[in-house]
Amino acid sequence: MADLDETGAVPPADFESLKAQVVGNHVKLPKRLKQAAAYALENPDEIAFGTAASIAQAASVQPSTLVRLAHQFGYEGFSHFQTIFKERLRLRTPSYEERLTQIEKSGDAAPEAALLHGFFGAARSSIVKMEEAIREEDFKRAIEVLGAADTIYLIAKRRSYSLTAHLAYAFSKLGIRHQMVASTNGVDMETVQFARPSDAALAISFSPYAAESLEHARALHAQGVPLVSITDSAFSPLASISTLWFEVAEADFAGFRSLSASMALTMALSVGIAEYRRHQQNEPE
Amino acid sequence: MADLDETGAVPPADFESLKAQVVGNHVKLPKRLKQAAAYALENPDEIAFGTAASIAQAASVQPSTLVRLAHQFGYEGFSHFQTIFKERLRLRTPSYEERLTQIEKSGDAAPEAALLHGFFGAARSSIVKMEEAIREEDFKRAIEVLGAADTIYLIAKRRSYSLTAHLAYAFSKLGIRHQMVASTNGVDMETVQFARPSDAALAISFSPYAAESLEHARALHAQGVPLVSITDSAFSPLASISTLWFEVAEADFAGFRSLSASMALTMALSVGIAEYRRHQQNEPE
DNA sequence: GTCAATTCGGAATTTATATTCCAAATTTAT
DNA sequence: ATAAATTTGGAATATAAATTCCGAATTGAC
Repeated sequence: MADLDETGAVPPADFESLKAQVVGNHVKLPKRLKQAAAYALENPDEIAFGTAASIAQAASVQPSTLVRLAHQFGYEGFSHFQTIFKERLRLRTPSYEERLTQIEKSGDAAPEAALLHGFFGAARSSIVKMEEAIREEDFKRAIEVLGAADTIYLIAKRRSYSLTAHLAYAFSKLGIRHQMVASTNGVDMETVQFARPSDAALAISFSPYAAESLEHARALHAQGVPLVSITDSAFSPLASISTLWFEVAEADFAGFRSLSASMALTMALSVGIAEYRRHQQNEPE
Repeated sequence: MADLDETGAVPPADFESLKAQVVGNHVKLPKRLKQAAAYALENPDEIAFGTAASIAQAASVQPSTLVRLAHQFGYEGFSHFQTIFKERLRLRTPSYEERLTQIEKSGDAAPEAALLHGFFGAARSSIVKMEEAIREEDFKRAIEVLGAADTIYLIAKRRSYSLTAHLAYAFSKLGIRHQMVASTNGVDMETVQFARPSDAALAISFSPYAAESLEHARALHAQGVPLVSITDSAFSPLASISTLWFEVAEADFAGFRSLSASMALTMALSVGIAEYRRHQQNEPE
């Protein structure tokens, strides 16, 4: 009995509060437990990646001591304790699958809430991940390529269409000449024919890549039109024909991809292009 | 025999070389293996932290496929493959927050970078704020109102149009009957006339509220059609005529509003409605 | 110094996870 | 169109890891 639920209280939900509890409150711990706790706070990465056995050895304690330590703080076991350390590294909040199953387990009190937080979580993590992954040089070059264009052709179908719609709105506001390749009357291919190398194109396409988008992008490529793409993987057929491409790893939830990160990127691009042109006008080389 | 040591060569020792090998050499992989590889490159964190089973589910493949993928690259098994992804996270010590402040400090060196991080920051804060502000009951009620509707009318112009476009896409995918009120030929008012109290409407409008959106919303309200709105303040003319409304405080950057939070909300709503209907069918009261 | 309470180590057990294998399905070659 | 080769899904198995349990050691109280 002595080992279980020492505190009764809820366990710290993140690394920082765990650390605070150890450092601050001077929770009285016996020798080995203190030793293990000290090791954990000093080597959080080890806890995140190691196994109970490997960590135990590194900290010179027994695996069972680690389990006891976890219990001491109110966690269900070592594995539960360990997730706190994993979440710390994974910049996103608890993975959606885990969170979802947790909610499902904890008695479907509010399935709506799960949806809500699922989608917000996915959006948040997409944005954080993308901000980390994007290379500033790429962004700068994209602005140069698109900024120098006479007319910017916008290619997107289906899921990505709304992004293009938003881009078109921003472009209009910013006075950037553009042409959507998304008509409902099937004249897109003809529209594309008008493009010249002095123009540029921006294509957006995600995983089940819409066949038409590809066709249009290929046609433009064949005509020597510079192409900037936003897509979701190096396997995308867009990648190989693009002058430059951005990889957007949108998290999905319930099978629906967030578009939040792509939205932020397209907005940044459009304002970037406007800025670029403003500068070119003021200081024409 | 076929499964083992496909390449014979030594496996990539770190994430970058693995990625290079996949992207560059065009290693020809069969469908499922390619699918798994794409998932791995897009969600490296998941690989690092997940289990074969959880990753397999997220990537829509079998656990055995992951083992095969690992073999394909010359690794001993999935676990070996996984360590590459773990190492990648281990090496990348600086936390997200730290990195951001670094960027801010070394600021104004690249004005493009400022744009980029500005928009991403705005998106991020919008999402966090909204997730905090939203009331779960409201969300639930919105789903009930819209879920019970015969046809859902979607009203949005200008800035918000792209959101509606995305909603329309999602609704189509989910088999939810809807009608966009956004035609380019000026028959919107007539479209709205067809709405009945057994339908419902979803209106989205932000600060310089588009006059047409308001007209349409008022007409629907007058006809007794329940109205759910997404808008940006209690002073919005939409608020007073809505059955229910959400306040979305989108942060703006350089005068352009992020739509990330609204995007997340609309996606959550659409899937919520689909779920609601699925339940109603199974358990008709 | 003795006894009771607590803590600890380590083996035994349970649980989770990776891996293998085979039949079915798909693709490719003829 | 048919056969051979490859790929795949999923159950069965093997492996590894976490957890429990109990006797031994340590600590603290009197």
